[in-house]
Amino acid sequence: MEENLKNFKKNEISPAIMRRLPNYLRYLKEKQKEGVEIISSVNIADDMKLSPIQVKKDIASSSKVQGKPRIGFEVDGLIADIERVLGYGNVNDAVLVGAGQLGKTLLSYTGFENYGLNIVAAFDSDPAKCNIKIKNKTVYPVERLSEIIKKYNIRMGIITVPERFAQNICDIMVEAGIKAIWNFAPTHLIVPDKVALKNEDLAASLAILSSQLKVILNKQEN
Amino acid sequence: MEENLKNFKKNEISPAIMRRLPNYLRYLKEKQKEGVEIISSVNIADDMKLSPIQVKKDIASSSKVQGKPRIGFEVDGLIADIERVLGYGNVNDAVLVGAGQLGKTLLSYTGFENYGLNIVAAFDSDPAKCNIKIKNKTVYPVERLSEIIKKYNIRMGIITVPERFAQNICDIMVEAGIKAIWNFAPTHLIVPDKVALKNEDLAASLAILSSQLKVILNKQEN
DNA sequence: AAAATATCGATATTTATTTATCGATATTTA
DNA sequence: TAAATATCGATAAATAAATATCGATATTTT
Repeated sequence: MEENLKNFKKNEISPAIMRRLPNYLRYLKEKQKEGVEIISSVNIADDMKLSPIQVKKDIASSSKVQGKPRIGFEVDGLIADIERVLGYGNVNDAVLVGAGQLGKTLLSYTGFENYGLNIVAAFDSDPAKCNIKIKNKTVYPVERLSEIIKKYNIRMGIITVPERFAQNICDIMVEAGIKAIWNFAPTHLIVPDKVALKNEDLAASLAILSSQLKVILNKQEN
Repeated sequence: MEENLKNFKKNEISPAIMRRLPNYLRYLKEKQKEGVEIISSVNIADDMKLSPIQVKKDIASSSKVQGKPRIGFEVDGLIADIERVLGYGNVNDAVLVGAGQLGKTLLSYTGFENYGLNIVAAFDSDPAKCNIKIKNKTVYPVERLSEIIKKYNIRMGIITVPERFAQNICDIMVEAGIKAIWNFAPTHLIVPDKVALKNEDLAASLAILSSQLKVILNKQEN
């Protein structure tokens, strides 16, 4: 009675693969738009600067599409499977706290819907920023944060406040029932074990890129 | 004649450790601000939700600070060493293309100076956005991009244009001599091998967080 | 239609990363 | 001041991830 699911065991996808899946998805959708219907691991690997073996393994563990030797994989099938693994189509309502420059940028960003993010309300401590609408979303005074999280049973919170306020906002969110926090404040937050935390650290990305640049420039000197 | 540098061999720090270093740095600076002068691996591990063994190993390979049994490591020394590894103090001049919402946010972001990013000029294709200053930085028409990169010998480029323009901007940058590209457009860019590319994919982060949230919520149902 | 070739899936190997162990040592406690 | 204890550095073991190998198969070439 065993299903024909190859390595597709128990939805257990490693973190390393999970990090690459969004890249595959973006790449495959571009190819789809170009009219490509079948693509091989070698092709993907060349374009994405990965090894073909890695691409094959990643596909095997995140999709049940069968590749054909000498031909490749069906693009539509890969896209559908990767989207499912990434939770495309799920909807997560979220609140955002901190309607400053960065907060407004996230509120305006249109790329999130596909990943199921639905920011239902924003909050700010500055009365001057409250009770206005940004991209159709109302900014409430931060005093109402807990109330609204509870009322709408919201599970995800986005923090875009200055770092000195971040822990306090985080605590309020956790107390009100938030289970996943996306933190853009450059600070270390303390959360209980059963709350997921993802720090978005632009400075860290920059540091990594800078060190790569240094390597490149050094090589060219030789 | 061997130097007392422990595992501190050849400046070769693994990518996995490199990714964690900015987190350590942020954490240690907070402790420093609180007046903490010595800290143990167990302490760091508890707060950062890592294992003490991993913390010890990370410190050993990125710092030459000697820990004392039963005591810990000198905070100031750790900070200094990690900053050096991350290239804190290096200065990288950069150009930014795309003075929209996200571009303006990055131009205004103050957290980058410490990591040596110095955005010297911004560019946009919309004449209405040009020749104004944002946070003291002039926005030039994109036609002048190549010229200014070459004139000031700039090596890093930041792309915050809509995805359909990203590859074109990327090509102009590469042709003009850019060696490291920080891409915020949600698209797959093709660059030569000797150019470093870092894609900043907010949707990908979100996808990972969403899948963690799903796991948490499922556990609570049981 | 047969031979050559490219890519597949599966498995094996290598490399990287994390976690565990253990003697040494600095502090704390008795 | 001696014994107990916590944390260190170093090394070893275990786990995870990336890469290599190989027979099978679908297409292309001859």
